[in-house]
Amino acid sequence: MLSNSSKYAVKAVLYLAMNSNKDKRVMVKDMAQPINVPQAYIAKLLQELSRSGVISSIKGPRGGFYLSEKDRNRTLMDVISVIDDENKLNSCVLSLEKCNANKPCPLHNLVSPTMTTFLKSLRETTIEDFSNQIRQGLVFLPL
Amino acid sequence: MLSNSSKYAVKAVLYLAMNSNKDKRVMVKDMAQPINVPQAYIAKLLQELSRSGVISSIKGPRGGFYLSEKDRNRTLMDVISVIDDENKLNSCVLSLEKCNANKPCPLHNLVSPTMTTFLKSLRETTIEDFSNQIRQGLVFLPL
DNA sequence: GTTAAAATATGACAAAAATCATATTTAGGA
DNA sequence: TCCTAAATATGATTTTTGTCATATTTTAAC
Repeated sequence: MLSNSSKYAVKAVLYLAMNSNKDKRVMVKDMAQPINVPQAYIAKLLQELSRSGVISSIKGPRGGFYLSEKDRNRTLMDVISVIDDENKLNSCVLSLEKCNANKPCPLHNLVSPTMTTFLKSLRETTIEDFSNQIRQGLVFLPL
Repeated sequence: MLSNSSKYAVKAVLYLAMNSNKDKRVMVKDMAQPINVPQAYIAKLLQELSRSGVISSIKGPRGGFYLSEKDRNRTLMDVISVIDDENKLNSCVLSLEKCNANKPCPLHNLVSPTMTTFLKSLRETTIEDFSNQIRQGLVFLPL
C-alpha cells in the first residue's frame, strides 16, 4: 500500500512531532536509531521532505530538522504524497481501470469502503492531531 | 498491498474460472489479451501456479490451462500466497514489528479492522464462490 | 512414428525501489 | 576569520520486481 520510503517518512515526521520544535532541532544521526531506519536513507528522505516544505530544517552547527507550528497543521498525506504517487493509493485492489462502485470487481467491496475512509483520515487528520492522540495515550509509537 | 504479479495471477484464475473446465482448456495466447497482461509474463505465472497445484494444465496440442473441480474449491489466498509473502499482507501499515491491537500505532485502527476482514475473505471465499457472484451479476470482471 | 502444438524450465534483461557514499554548502562558535 | 558541525545535492550501488526470450519436453492427431 505505502512504499517503504513513505513508511519511513511517516515514522520520521511523527518522531519529529514528538521530539522537536523550533528551538530544539533533531539531527539525522540522533533519530536514525530511534526510528529504526538506516541513517543515510532517512537523511535523504528528510532532505526531500524539507525541500518540499513539509518539514523544516536549519543547516550548520546546532542545526537539524524540526516541525514548525505550520508544519504541524499539515496532514500525513502531505508527507506521503511527496514520495508516493497518490493515484496509486486510490486505485482498485487489482489495479483494474474499469472497476468502480457501479461495476465492482470481485474484491472491490471487500476493500474499498475502508480504503476510502483511511485515505480520508490521511488527508484530514493533521500531524498535530496525531501528536495529541499519542500524548493522550490513545495510540503509541513503537517505531 | 498485492504485488503486480499477484494481481495478474488473480485475474488469470478468475478468467479460468469463468472460461475453462476439464474439457475446455485455455491457451496462454488466448487469455493474455482478455486479461490484459503481457503473454510471456502471464505464461510464467501460470506455470508457477500449475507447478504449485492451484491450477491445472495439459501439455501438447489441444492442451492448455484450466480449473478442475478441486481447484475451484481453493481460495484466492491459495493463489496469492504462491507469489506473495503472506506475512507481508498481515503486517502493520507502517511495518512496525511491535504494533498490535494493545499498542496500536497511530494508523493501526484506521486500517486494521478491514484489512483483517479482507484477508479473512481471501482465505475463506472459494474461487467457486467468486464465480457464482459473477454469474449472479453481483460483481464484474472488467479485467 | 512423425509432426506440430502446447506447456515447462531456465535464465537473460530492464525498470524501479531501496540503500549507501561523498563532495559541497551553510552557519554557529572560538 | 577560521574551524567545525550540520544539512544539501548528487549520484553510485544493490536488491527486488517485472518483463521478455528461447530451448526442451510432452502429447494429440495424422
